[in-house]
Amino acid sequence: MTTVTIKDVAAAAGVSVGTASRVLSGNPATSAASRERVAAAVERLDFHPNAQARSLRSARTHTIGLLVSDVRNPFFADLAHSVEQAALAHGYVILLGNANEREDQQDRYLNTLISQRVDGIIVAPQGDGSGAIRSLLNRRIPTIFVDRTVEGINLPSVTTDSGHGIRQAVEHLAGQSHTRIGYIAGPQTISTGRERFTAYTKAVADNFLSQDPSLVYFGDFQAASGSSGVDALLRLDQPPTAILAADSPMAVGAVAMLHRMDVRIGADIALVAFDDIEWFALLNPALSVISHSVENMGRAAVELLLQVIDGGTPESVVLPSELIVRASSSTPNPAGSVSSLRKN
Amino acid sequence: MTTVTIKDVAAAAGVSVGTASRVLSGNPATSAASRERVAAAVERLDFHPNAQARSLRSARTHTIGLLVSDVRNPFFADLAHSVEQAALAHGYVILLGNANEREDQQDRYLNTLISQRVDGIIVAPQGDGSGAIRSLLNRRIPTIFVDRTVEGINLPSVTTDSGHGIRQAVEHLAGQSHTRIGYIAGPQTISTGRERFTAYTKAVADNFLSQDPSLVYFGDFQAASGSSGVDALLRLDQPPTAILAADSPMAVGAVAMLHRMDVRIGADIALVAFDDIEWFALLNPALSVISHSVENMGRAAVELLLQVIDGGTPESVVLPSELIVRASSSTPNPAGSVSSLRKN
DNA sequence: CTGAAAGCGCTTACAG
DNA sequence: CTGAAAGCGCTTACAG
Repeated sequence: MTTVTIKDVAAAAGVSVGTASRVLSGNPATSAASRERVAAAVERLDFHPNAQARSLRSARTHTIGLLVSDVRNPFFADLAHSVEQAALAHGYVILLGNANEREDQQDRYLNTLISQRVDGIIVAPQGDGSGAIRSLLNRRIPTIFVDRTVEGINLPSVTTDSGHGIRQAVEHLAGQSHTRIGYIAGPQTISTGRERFTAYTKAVADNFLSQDPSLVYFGDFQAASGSSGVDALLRLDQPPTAILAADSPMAVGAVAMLHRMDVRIGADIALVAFDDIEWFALLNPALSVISHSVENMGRAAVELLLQVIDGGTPESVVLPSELIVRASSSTPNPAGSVSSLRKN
Repeated sequence: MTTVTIKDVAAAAGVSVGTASRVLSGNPATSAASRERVAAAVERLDFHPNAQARSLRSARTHTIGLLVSDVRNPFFADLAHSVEQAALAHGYVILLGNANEREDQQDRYLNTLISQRVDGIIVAPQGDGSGAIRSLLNRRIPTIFVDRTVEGINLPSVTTDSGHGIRQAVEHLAGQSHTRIGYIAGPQTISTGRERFTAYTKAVADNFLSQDPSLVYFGDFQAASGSSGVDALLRLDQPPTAILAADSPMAVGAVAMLHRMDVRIGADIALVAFDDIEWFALLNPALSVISHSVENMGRAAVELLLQVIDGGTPESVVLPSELIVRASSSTPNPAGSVSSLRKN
């Protein structure tokens, strides 16, 4: 690697290192002549300032750490994209880490991000806050939670009011005369898992639907558990006539398993997914979803974090969720469909 | 932000900064006593070494830049994931940049990555190599291309032999008595766009199928152009009976438009997509695809880059592609289906 | 407006 | 095995 430093630039421009530095950082205390000569030297030498050295002095890296739970989950891929775009607009670069829904990988990345001296961190957290998240708090590193929160840790956050969408979904299904709504829940160690499950439980009770506990299958927010969930629910003596999946990967797993079992979505069983993934609308029948704006979530997260970095103490943001009804749940529950479901 | 430095650790441990540093970096020239006391101090003070300062001295950041073309394209999300996992296994962290299929954003990120002094860069390139990619070469920064290459720039690369899969797809469709195969091409400014188009052209000729140039629609690898492509192809006086899309986002757009036009995939028209995205198998009918292993691509990319970083000059890797036939293309072309396609 | 110099937090020969 | 010191590439008061 050939290395061009500010010293080379200064020499080529015939000015001191200090002057070169001032020109580079846009300090007004520079003459037009110096500005010109330094600019020319930068151009000619193809100089790229060393960000490490720069931030070592100025304590700002213009770098934001983003820790998502699972990059391959389209929701988080979209979130990464929107956070990145918002950050870019403010002159920040994103360092992306992927926890893979595992606390140990989260801790590893968090420690790396601390060592990289990012100016702040946006995290969709795993676990109970006993690990590296403690270090973030101890060091008072500007941090905000996105999508999820950790109980007992008081940081600004951008989350979705998922309860509203879940309630709408249950009411919608009740309106189609479904009385046994299966629920593929997220892990109860994660705030969104808990919140959505609580909303389901309450909505089912409020609508006088079956509260049979075997209608709930606890998954882990990943695709495979959506498949197992469908399998378990459809083996019940009284299987549900509708299923609600608490996130999109589990919905994908559910769809795959229903196909494998030859159960027709929208006819034999109704299906609703949390998270609005582009191609859910392209399935045949199209999938009803509980939608929330990942665009707004990313933008709000960056804005909140920048406020914290600037020493502010912003209020948390809660974004709405909304049911979008499509064909997968718009056929009323046909009488007798329950017993006609084949079990293999 | 509270800051703990190696000086604090040294003081707390009662050793010099040099000794503390040696313990931290695993230098064997340390006594068991020092190791213990330093470790205890690190623990007690929750010390995280400043990666900036460290790399300023040692010229290694243990950081790899990854520039993908479009994070929201599941192919690149999967690639990011596999590169990340492979890098993690070698003690490297990934700095992810997203070009959004735009050369100016690519240049911006590339300059940032250079300034961050990443140890190497893995890039799925945009453009003709006139921009920031030049700086990479000038500075001899270890760089490899992944998925795509740039003509005239001789860097190690990991690519897919997409020709093989395309040929298989065309032969497969020819075997179903399709004679007019529409092709939604990628941009001819991108190597994969060119390679796949060339393979289509040759396969069509070799199989004595229609070489009508209006059967080719030039898209931009993004979803919207897949929709326009379907629209344009189906408006032809003699529309194709099968369509091949050169990447997955365009295939998504194609599926969406076919739904909108009420053209039944697998019955009215056959459809095959390049890239094997998990949920393509979940569509109804399931989508035939040309599959290539993003897992292997990511791993090979990291391995190649590490060799370059270590001063080696590795051979480029070309991975295979393979047709996977599913329901979207397995009904033979029904006689007369051409004219029965409605045009709106 | 400019130059000389200190210092950010580390690592690493150099002596001992 | 250890300490003192130089230096990585910048920025930023401090004089002038």
